[in-house]
Amino acid sequence: MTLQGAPIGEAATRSGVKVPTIRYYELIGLLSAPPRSDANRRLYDDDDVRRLAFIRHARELGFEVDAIRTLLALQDEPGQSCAAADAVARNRLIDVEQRIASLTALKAELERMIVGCAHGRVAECRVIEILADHGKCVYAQH
Amino acid sequence: MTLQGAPIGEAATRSGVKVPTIRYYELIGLLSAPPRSDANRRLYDDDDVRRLAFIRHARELGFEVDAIRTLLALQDEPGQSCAAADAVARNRLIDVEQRIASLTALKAELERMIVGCAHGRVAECRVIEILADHGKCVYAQH
DNA sequence: CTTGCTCCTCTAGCCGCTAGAGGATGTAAG
DNA sequence: CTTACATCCTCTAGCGGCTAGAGGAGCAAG
Repeated sequence: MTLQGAPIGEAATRSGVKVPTIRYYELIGLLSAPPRSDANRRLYDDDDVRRLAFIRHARELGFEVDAIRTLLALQDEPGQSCAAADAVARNRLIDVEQRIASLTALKAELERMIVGCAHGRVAECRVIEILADHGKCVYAQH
Repeated sequence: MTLQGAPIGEAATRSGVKVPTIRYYELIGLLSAPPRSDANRRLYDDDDVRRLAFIRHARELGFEVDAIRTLLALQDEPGQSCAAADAVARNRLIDVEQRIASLTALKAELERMIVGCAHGRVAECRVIEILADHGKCVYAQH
């Protein structure tokens, strides 16, 4: 019997993770090294592809590689309590909420800058002026 | 007459930019190299400190170093039209708005995951399940 | 047999810093 | 005057999460 599995390019298109990124994930130990063909090519099975898609989805949702490591380890032990997965997701939610809050303050500041700009000379430009003097900011979170 | 100016540490505390970061800004040409004392130490004048504070504020507002380069160049020509500064700020605003939109979608997705989690076993964990299958996402922006 | 694609490994680069080694200088107290 | 300690200098390497490119081997089709 011959070894079977998809080559890395197919694993890439099926999972949506780029080829060099797959190799990178193997390098950092996020994905275990797959078997190789006799010509030394990586061979991925369906489970590998699923894992890659899982990783990609988690990355899209902004989870860090370390968090994904935890989630993947959990996924491999279906009998365990999912409290840990829950905690990871909750931490991510808190992070996202904080980012939204600070970006919203930023947005207001930028709008104020732009609206205040009379499109004249740099000397009286509101954008430059506010950047030069934090005291002119309304939202001090930054 | 002796050369005058503040040493880098004082420039750092006054501008709020850390010492190694100031040197880094000089390295990448964001801040021009200041004169040196006879013992080869950098000497910063008030204008340098103002420039550093400007840079810091712009970074806090999320402007990239290249955008700041543009803004600094503009600031040096007060007679010019401020249309360019306006454009830089508008681009930044668009970017911030896009980030807020995608983070808001993410937040909804994470909340849905967490609420759906019955705190049981990993096998029926909603968090893991959604991560494993993008099709279960409501918000497809990611 | 040749063309052109995929695959391999390895190294270096991206951004915006941050950390640390190893050494010279400055300042203040004993 | 010495000793201690802070501050400064340069240089190199590292962070996260990839991405790009060199240089070479293999594979499938015409």
